[in-house]
Amino acid sequence: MKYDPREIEPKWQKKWLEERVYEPDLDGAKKPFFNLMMFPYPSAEGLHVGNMYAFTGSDIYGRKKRMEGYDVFEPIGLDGFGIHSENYAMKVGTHPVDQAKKSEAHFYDQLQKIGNGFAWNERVETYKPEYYHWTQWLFVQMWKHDLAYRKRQSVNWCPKDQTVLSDEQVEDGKCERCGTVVIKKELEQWSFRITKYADQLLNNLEKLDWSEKVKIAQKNWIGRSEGAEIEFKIQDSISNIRVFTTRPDTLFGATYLVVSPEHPIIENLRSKIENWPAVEKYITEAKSKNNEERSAEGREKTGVELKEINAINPANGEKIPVWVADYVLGSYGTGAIMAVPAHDERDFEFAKKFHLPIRIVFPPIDIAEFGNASLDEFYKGSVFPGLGKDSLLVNSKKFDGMDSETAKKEITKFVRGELKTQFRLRDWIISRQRYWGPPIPMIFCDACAKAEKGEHKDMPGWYAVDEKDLPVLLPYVKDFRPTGSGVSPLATDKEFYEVKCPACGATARRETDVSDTFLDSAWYYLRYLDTRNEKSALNDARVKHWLPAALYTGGAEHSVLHLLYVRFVAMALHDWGFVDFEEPFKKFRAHGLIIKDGAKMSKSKGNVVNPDEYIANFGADTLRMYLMFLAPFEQGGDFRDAGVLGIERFLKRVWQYAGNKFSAVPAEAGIHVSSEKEIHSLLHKTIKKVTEDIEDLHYNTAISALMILLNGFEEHGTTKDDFGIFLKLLAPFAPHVTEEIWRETFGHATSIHHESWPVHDPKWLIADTVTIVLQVNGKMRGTLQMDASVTEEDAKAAALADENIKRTIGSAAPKKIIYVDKKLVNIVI
RNA sequence: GCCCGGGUGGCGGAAUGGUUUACGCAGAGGACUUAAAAUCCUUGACCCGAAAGGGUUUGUGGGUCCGAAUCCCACCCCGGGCACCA
Repeated sequence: MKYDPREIEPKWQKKWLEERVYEPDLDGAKKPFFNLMMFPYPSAEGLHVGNMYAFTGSDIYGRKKRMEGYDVFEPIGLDGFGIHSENYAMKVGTHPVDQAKKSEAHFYDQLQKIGNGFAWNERVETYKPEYYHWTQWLFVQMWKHDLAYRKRQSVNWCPKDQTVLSDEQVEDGKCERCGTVVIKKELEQWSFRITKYADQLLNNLEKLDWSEKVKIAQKNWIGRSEGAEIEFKIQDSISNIRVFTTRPDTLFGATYLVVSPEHPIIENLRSKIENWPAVEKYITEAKSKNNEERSAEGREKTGVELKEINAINPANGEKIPVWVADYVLGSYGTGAIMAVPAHDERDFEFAKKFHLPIRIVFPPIDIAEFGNASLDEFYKGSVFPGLGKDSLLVNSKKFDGMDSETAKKEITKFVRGELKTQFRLRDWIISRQRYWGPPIPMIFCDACAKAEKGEHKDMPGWYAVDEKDLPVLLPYVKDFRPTGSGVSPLATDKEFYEVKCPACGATARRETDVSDTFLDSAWYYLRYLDTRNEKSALNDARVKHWLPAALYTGGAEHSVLHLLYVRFVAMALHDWGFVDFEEPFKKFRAHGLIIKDGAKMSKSKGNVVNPDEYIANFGADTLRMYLMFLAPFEQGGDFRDAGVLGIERFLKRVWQYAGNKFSAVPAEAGIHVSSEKEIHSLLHKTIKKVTEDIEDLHYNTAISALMILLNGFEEHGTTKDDFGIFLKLLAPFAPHVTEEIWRETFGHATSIHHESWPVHDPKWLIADTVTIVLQVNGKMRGTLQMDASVTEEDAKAAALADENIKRTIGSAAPKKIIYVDKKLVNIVI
């Protein structure tokens, strides 16, 4: 019989569903193992081979855990809300509501075919009211706990997608989705106070077993800096300017201040600024500049002095000028800095351009390199003095001679500054001016606003939709295209937005923006545990039982998007008492990227691989194994058609071997084994290797070990029992063909995927003989087979007696002989 | 610029202080076949050599060590992340 995956794969997929092979008992599971993978956006033409790569890698791990006796829960769903899906619907000219149905059917059909052990009964689709009901509930909780707020602010706006974006969705000044250059807009938006958790998000990282690069990316994104806030008085004014600095020890070197164009002090001092028109012109221009324009200028420093405004350096009472420049960001720290041009490269550049004084307070140790130049000449040069390592303070009065660390504390204390920690992380802007998302469940009443009434004193007029009135259904709006006017298409549907004020009964208005897709995916894993629950977002008992998830797998591109948001939401839920963990995923592993012809797959390059045709031609088992054999799972690899053949041959050989050797022979007869010791030793080595490699996600080497074992079987023969062990080891990789052989050829009644995982017997790993490597001066000159009980003396003697060694050494007397137990003899002459 | 990965045969990769190139792909030779495909067997870094064997080789240069792809220093190249964050 021929190996025909087209026949056996659908057969077992159907049977697994009927027999509920992959449905754990969510309430009674004894050893729960939540094997979670990032669910796909069903936005494009279909499942991508990159998705399949990710899912297969996760599934193999889950299948092994199942065989090790865990109750593995491996759910799947669709992250179907959001701009991805909406843009796709626009492109193909379908309404997102209708497109969602099509995409859903197509995706689930494809996902069915890849042969993962999904718990198909517990699916989640983020665009269904029974799901987004609870996304809205989550928003209401954020509001109730003062983590959601509405504020007018400068935001990132994508002119193509016509919506606001969060900071995390802007990459290199461009929209993360479409690559359009993002511009700044002043808009009133809903945000979540993720910054409240900045410390916790950072500190918890240490305890997490996550891919290191993801942890580093999050750490950089959160961007914690220790420093101090120091107040500078303005001469002849009651105003002052607070600056944030990480180097308060260089305060005596501060020769001017710089404020950002957004800084309120500029407006406050307007009447005193002698050159106001020039200043006004500068700040207007600076505010309108987008990132691209800024980088096009090559970051050449620009700025204008606030003439007639002087600040007083609190350390030495010096009068120093104040400038406005856009190299200081309004959104970070206090929006103002003290400039220490001798020791900060940006300040140095600026000072040189505008001829501002430069004063060294930490002399470079290697000042000798610059000859005997006076400090004056030294800093007139183009070489930035930098910060002399371990150098001691000068020009700092009573602090002269102090080291940096001590001076930070002492000088801060001296000027009554405040030690402070700053974060780069900013709040998560959650509202989107698009159609395809969960409506934000808030109502605004104008009458209440005027009367200063509402649920939150800082946001009069705003009320959350009562929880019993959720979900706020997304209406079917015919023209769902973004309006571009800063409001969502929902704002055109009067029936939707016109409501009665929950407090005073006056005519009020619903919020018409929808929430960011990343909110949908920030809690989906919780919903998997009770997808049909109509009473509550989560099932407490199951949450306790199954979470935090044992393993989460997904792409590293979500390092600072999804993976940060999902942690934040878990921390909030924890603080509100809904879950008992702060971190939702104990272990996270980022898989590599599948590329094609050395380039990322993309439609524009025309190098996207669709898994369907490969599954149709070779079968899912072959494609699964091929993808896993390419390279280590965490590395990714280049997809090349030719390589698929190697795996196809391997599986055919497995099929042939099983059929030829075992189908006709009675079970108890076994078959002839020509070299029992050798083949058993190989078998148990393989069990050990495959077990360890799967644990490390080194699927490529596990597969290679299985190939070596099959080669051994073909050469030496094996027994039916031992071949059964091989099948079990292969089962996570090729679930269909192993099931077919296990049940049809071998006649077992139950699934191989519920068999127990093989355990190696150490007695077979003890070798009778060892190979001793012979070296002369570290160069290999031969090998010797010796009994495993060989002693150092025997090995050395045998080495010296070796013909080749004798010839190499000649008449020279060995100076030294290195012996590594049962491994190597190195003769030094 | 800063922070992470990485650089090994014709190719994907294996080896993290002790036999470089496991496993697979492609190649070459052979068997089977009227023929082809499929399958199987042999071979397989490079140079010298008939062979035994010797020499060279893990991006480049240096170092540590009896011994380095592996550890250390400097540099080059590729991929990814951050980027005027004070």
